[in-house]
Amino acid sequence: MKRVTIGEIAERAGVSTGAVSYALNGRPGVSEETRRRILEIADRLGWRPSLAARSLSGSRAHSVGLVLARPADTLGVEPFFMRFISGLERELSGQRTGLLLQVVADHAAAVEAIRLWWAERRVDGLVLTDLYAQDARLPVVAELGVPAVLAGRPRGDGALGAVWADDAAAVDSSVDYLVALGHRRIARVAGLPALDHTQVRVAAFRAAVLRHGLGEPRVVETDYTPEEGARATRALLSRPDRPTAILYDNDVMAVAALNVAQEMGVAVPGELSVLAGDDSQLCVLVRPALTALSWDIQAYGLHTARVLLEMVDGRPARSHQERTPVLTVRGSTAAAPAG
Amino acid sequence: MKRVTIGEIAERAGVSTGAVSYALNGRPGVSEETRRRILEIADRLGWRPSLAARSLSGSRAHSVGLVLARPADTLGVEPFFMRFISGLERELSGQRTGLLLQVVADHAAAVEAIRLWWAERRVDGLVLTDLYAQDARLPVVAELGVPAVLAGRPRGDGALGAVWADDAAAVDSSVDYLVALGHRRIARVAGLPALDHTQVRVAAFRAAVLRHGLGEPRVVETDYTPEEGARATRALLSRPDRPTAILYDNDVMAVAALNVAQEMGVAVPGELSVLAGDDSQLCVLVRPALTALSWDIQAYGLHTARVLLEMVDGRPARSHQERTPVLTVRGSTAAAPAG
DNA sequence: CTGAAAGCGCTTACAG
DNA sequence: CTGAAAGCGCTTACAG
Repeated sequence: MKRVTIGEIAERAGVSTGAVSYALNGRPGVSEETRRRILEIADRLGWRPSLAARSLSGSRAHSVGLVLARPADTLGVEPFFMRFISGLERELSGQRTGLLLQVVADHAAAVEAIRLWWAERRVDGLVLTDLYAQDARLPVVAELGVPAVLAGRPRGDGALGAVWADDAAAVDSSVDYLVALGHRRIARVAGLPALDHTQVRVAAFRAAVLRHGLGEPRVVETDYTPEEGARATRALLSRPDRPTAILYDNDVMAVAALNVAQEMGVAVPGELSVLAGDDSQLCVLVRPALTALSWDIQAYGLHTARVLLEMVDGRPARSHQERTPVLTVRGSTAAAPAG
Repeated sequence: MKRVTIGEIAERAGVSTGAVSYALNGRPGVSEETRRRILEIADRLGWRPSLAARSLSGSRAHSVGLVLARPADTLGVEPFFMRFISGLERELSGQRTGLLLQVVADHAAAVEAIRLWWAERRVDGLVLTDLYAQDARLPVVAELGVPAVLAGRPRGDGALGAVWADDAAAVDSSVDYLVALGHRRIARVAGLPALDHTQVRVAAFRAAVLRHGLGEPRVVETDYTPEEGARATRALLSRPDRPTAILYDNDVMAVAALNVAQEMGVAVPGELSVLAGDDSQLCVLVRPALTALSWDIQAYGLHTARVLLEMVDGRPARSHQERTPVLTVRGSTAAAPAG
């Protein structure tokens, strides 16, 4: 189980280890012929660089980190993350970069994990998800100077990369669609109010409702769990002027809403139209299937990794906008009930 | 942004770097007093070991790897993995060990990832999930000598750790429960036939059906997706002697079955009892809520990590058995219909 | 108990 | 184009 080292390759090739290093890394400093010879020997011996040695001298960890700050239970049932992660990895593994994952309960723990990773130089950069409007991780990332990319809207002075979609436009199109179907009492069950994108979407919702002259916008805030989604739905449906359509900030709450409506004897979509937040497999798993905002979460992850790797490489931070989510209409939405 | 090194600490403490290393690692070789002085200086300077340097000399990567060999879509909607991962990390982060994650499409790609990780010494060990009865990863792991723990039944010569639950007993108890409710036509919608635990459960199911004298056991195999779960359900319910109860190998298929039953006008649980495989949040998200086999997946992950870390530490591989999954009865099961 | 030194496996100026 | 050497930041025998 002895490792093959460049020393061994150098010996066999009759050159110095420096030459081997140059050859292996495709840098100038060796003739084409010796390069070819060295590569062949390395290949024959099954040589692989020692990550540790490489990191120590090259000062690069060849890994990036993703800290997920959520309780395990809400993570599990939320299909977003696995799709996002596999998008990240599509890009990372092509670049021989590892993905270090940590799941923690809150941002305080996330900050600690970030500090430790960076102090140990375990990662070259970070992916930040679930951004808060006031986010404790951002000042820390700035202080440390870690390359990082936001899975969310651009922020600050442009030192951080950002990959995002136009949530406001997506919400707009949802409201437009419902209004076109004749709905005038439209409510929104929002996600965690601390999240930046929750705020963006709520603001867009309010603006759209006012623009259409639908009266005072009704928004209920939740923590994204099915329990709160159900409670919010129950509250909305209990009022005499109950909404004829509700927009949910994720899929899990929309599914929960379906049950509440059924229990309360409110027909979907006959008396109530339901719109889900992301278009995960959950939406087609239930009846009626859920109309939802669709977007390519794998691509989202892939682009996020790409922007991060560029930064790690020393190129400037970019902001990349994904295609705006588009409504996929299914059975949970229909024309507003008469009257 | 200069790193604090043990050289700096040694200088300030007036000792050699060797002494600093001993002190920092809690090994003998320094007096209590100098140790305390060194620790204090390290703390004041905010010293953190360089992972790369440590790995290079200590020959340990301080990371373990998890390769998930599944298409991204089926991963996303399957709540198992995130819960398992957060269990792993509960243990790993306590031991300052990173979790490297890779998502690939099949076992061939998984084997490649494993070889590369090990050749680069990026990981100290591996967690293997979704074990096939014939698993291409096992001979490779044996060949390389990578410490690895199976999230599944023990195998081979005991060189690998294993953490598992008694699936057969769990299936037994499910069948017993249904028989006690008067069911005599019970079918099973199984997961991927190549998976070891699928085979175990199917065998247990057949045995239980025969033991109760319920005739020829009916089993339909699937790939775990909601689509195949729906198709299997449709096939089973289309027969004149349709089952009055069906056991599903995961939650997603059980949810899909609910829709099929509804579309076919088969009442759940009045005419059909539905049992789900794992007890994830999905089960309480639908109506009727799903009776399911409950077990603590986070604990499963935690124990898996623990066994692996022991092996990385040089201790012998262990096999650890989780508590047997227990049936959580909800609205989707009831007494068999009369007649 | 302590110090000086070699070594882990690479990368990278620096001379030839 | 090529070689010899220093250095990355630790750990660990090996002498004193």
